[in-house]
Amino acid sequence: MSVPGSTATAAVRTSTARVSTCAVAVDVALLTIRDGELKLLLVQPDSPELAGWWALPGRRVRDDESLDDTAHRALAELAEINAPGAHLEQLRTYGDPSRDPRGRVVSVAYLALTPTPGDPADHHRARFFDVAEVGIARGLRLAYDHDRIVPDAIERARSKLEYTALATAFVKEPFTLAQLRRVYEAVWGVPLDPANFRRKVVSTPNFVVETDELAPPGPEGGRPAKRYRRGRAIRLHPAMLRP
Amino acid sequence: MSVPGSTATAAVRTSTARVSTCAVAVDVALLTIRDGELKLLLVQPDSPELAGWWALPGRRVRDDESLDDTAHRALAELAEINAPGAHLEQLRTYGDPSRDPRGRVVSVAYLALTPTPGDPADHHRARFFDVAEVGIARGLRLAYDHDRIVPDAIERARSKLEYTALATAFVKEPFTLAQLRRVYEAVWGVPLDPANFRRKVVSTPNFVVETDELAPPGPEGGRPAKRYRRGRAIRLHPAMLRP
DNA sequence: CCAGTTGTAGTCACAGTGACCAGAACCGCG
DNA sequence: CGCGGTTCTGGTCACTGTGACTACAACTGG
Repeated sequence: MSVPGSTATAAVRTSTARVSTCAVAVDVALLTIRDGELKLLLVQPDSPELAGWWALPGRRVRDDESLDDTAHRALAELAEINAPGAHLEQLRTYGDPSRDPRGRVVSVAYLALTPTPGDPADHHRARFFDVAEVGIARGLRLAYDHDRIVPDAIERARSKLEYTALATAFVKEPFTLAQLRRVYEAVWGVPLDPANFRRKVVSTPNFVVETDELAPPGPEGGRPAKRYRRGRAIRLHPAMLRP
Repeated sequence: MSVPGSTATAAVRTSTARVSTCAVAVDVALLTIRDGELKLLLVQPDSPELAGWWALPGRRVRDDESLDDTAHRALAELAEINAPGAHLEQLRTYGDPSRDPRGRVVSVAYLALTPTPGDPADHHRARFFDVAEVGIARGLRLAYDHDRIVPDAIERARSKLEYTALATAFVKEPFTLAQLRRVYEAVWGVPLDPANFRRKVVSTPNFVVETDELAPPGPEGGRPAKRYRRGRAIRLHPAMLRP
C-alpha cells in the first residue's frame, strides 16, 4: 500500500535531496487537412543514430520560455511553420523514465491544428503524412514514444470535433459549409449527409456566422455556396456526435 | 512572425546550449464526496513563508519515478492517503516561467477521484474543503498558481461525468443508484430526477451491472434499493448531459 | 394501521437526428 | 438554347432519447 522508501515523518522535511531536475521538452502533433485527408506533420530528428526515423517536431524548453512558446518555436525551427493564430492546446505529458534512451526527458505534448499551410514544410526534413499511414505504422518508424503520442493526438482531435467548434480551426476564413463538412469527414473518416450537416451547423448557436458572399463553384460545377465565418461559440450545444 | 533569436539554419544543430533542466513536480487535485458535497484535498505547504496558505499536495519527480508514481507518493506522504485503486488521470501541465517564485518549476497536475476515504487525511496538515469554499476563494489563500489548477480540475470532473462512466470512481462497490445519483448531484451541483436518472443509467450498456443484493434503507426509511457494481463501459453512449 | 420516505415503473409531449426527396443554381456539352 | 450532371439548400417523416410527471412498491417509525 505505502510507497517504499518513504515515511510520513520524512515527508515533512523539505525535500530537495534525491530530486532530479530532468529535462523538459515540448513535442507538437500538428494536424491539417490536405487533399481531403487528415495529415500529420513529422520531421527527421537531428541525431545521426535516428537516420531514417521520423518524429514529432520537438524542442527543449528554455528557462525563460513558456511551454506554448516552445511549441511555436519547435514548429518554426523544425518545419518553418509560423502560424501564431493556429490552434494550440496541450495534449498530455509523457514522463516515463525510460521513454528517451539518452536520459530522463519529460515531454509535454501539444496538439496543433491549422488550415493547410502554403507548402513550406516540405523543405529539408519535414513532411506531412497521411494519418492512415502513421496509424498502421506501415514501414514508418516513429522515434521515442511518439507512436503513443500520435494516436492520442488523433483521438483528441476526433473527439473535440464533437463537442467544440474546433473544426473551424482547420479552414481559412471565409469558408463554405461544404469545406467545413469535409473537415469532419476527413478527421472522422466517414461521409456525412450534406443536408443534415447543414441543418445541424446553422442551428447550433454561434457556431458559424453567415456572410453575404458566395463562393464560386468548384471544377465539378454546382450551385454556388454561401460563405461563413467562425462564430464565437467554443462548445457546441448540443454536440455533433460522430455516426 | 519568426521566433526571435533563432534561425532555420541554427535549428539543424543539436541544441544543447541555452537549454535549462528545470525542476518537474506533480500536483494532485483529489476530489471526493463527503456529506453529499464535493470536496477537495488541500495541504499546508512545508515552507515557513507559506504559513497560513493551502496548496494541492505536490512532490518533485525523482529520476527513476514515473509521473503517476509521483502523484501517488504525493498523496501518501502529504496526506497519508494510500489508494492504489483510485482513479488518477493527468489534468494538464503548468509551466509558466514565473509560476513558482523560487525558480522554474514545471508542474504536471493530476486529477484524482476516490470514494470517501476513512478520514485519515485530517491529520497534521491536510484537510478536505468544500469546493464551493475554494471556488469563491473565500478567505482561502491558494499557493503558487493552484488557484488556476483547481477550477480546471473541477471542470474536468464535471465534464467527464457527462460522457464517461467516471462517476463510479466516487463510490465503493457495491452501490445503489441513489448513491450514484448523489455523486452527479454533488459534482454538478444540481438535483436530478431519480426516475429519469435510473432509466438513463440502466439503459446505458455496461454502465452498471445489477446484483441480487439489496441495500437496507437509510435513516429516513424507504424501500430497499438494489445494489450494483461498475460495468466495463468506459464511455457512455449516449452521454448523460448536465441540465 | 397509517403517514412519511425512498425506490421503481410507466406515460406523454417534445427536441434532435438519420434517411430521404425535391428544388435551386451553377457547369459543360451538343 | 436545352439538357444532363453536379453541388447547395430546404423540406418531410419516422424514430430515439429526454424532461416532467404520475403511480405504485417496499420499507420505516409511531
